[in-house]
Amino acid sequence: MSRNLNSDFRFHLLIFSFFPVMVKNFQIRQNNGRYLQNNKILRNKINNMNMESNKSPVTRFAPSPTGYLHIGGARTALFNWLHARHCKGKFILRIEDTDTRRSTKESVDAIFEAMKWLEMDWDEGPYFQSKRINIYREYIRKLIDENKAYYCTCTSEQVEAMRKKAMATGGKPKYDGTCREKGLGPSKGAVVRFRAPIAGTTVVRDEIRGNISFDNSEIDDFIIQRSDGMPTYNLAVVVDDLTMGVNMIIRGDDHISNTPKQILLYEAFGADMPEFGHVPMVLGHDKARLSKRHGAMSVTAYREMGFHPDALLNYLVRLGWSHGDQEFFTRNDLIEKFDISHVGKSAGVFNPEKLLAINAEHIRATTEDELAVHLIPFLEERGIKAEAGPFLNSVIKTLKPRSKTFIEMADSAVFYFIPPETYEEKGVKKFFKPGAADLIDRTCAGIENVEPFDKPGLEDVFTDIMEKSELKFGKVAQPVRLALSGKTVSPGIFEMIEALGKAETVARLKNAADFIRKQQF
RNA sequence: GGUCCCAUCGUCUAGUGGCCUAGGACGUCGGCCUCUCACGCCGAAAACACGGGUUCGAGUCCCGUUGGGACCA
Repeated sequence: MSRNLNSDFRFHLLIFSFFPVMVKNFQIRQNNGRYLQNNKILRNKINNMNMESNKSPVTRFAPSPTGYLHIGGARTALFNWLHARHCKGKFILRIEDTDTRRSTKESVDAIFEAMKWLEMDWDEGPYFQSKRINIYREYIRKLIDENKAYYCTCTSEQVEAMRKKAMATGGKPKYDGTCREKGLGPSKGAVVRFRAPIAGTTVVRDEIRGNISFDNSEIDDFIIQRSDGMPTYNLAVVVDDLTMGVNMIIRGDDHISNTPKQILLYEAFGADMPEFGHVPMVLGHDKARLSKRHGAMSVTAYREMGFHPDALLNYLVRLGWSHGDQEFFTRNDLIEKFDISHVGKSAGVFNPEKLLAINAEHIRATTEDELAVHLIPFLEERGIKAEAGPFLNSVIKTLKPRSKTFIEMADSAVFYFIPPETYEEKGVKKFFKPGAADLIDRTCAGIENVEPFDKPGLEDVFTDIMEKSELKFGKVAQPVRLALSGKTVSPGIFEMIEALGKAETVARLKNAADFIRKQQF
């Protein structure tokens, strides 16, 4: 997979700032001397200064390839991507495939495909954890050598027993440190545990939530290398992020409780601490965490349902982030305006109806040329080989305000390409009455003589017929609508006739008149 | 069970101590426009979870309660 999916969106440049690094010595005190740690404005200001003055952010999206890229994952990716693009930093893609039993190549491909469709391009990677095992070993080795980690031969049964015992006596269910001071060497079936501090607190500095502190007594000597020699999740992410220079970790808030362990590892490695931003989860309609049973969850399913990728992005970003009252954002708007300090803290319910509304809005705001690109595959599914060009554009123009998805648009477009062979039954009853044939004939004759073939000219034809027949517009228009589209619902008469063109309009009207005459007797 | 997180209309949200009689959007309901359906426009119902503090003043800050969620097993 090539590095950049779409160079259009890579107009960002690296900016080297020349601001002196005064932030570190920036004393913030209230008059009474208390630190203003909870003052959001100042905090953001300082963060912005940090961002501008010493480092451009490096973010990453690190999915596990155990299934399709789902909505929640896409949103996490989006926040990371936007943060990097907004700050002119770097966005890395990493595939966390150390769980070899559950990881599949199909899933990896599905992730790439979804990212590509959403046009979230990455600057580095994709990296695969499965190819980095030696790096993890090296880092684990380092910890052991420095006595910051140790081998442990306790079996999982023994550990389970410890937990039960601790719970029974009201203690914390954690590893009791049996092997902590044994100085064991490597052996078959041994795991490696991190020597966690016994006292003190570990504070997670979170860009979204402020400081979150954990009592170190809650953290046990967690495993960093399994008995099969594979690194655990916490070890692998930390090693990856620090070796890849990731300095801004944006991920779901389900990772908060793992974070203190990771911070301890950063400290043990003597590495620079990244910044964290834990974004709230996406919930289903029942307010439970989003899962398969909530319906279509994979990103590509939304492509198949006829959504515009920008609309999905727009919807997803608004689920948790805001920019005042603005609801509609183009891709460039998002890059320009995204600001992590306006990401909210509370989980949001995924609402398909609102997504639909946003999609309709994006369709209305998109040019015909671009809509054509999206629409063509859906027309093909309906057996229509449409080519981009003036005809398709004029078809799309009539359908734009009345389509919420490309599926709807394609369905409504079919009649433009395939003349009606039958007419909607209830319409026939209502509009194809005796006399309608003559009316259609007259309309047809009028249309044949329209020059130039445009809306004012067509209006004149209808006005003329209305006057001579003393019929209201609707009485003339409805039979014509049915004749041209085969349906009782369609775009406006004039726009439809213009899109169809004179010859096709005339042919369809003649067919309809024949049909009416035949069915009368 | 323990730890942690969260809390404004049904849903997404605005809200950075006074601009709040709480604003916008989706959805719902009513109306206008009108050649059908849409689009568009106008209007309505609809929320600060509860209880204490701090403050001249609290949706906003603090504490507690309740409710929801996540993680660890």
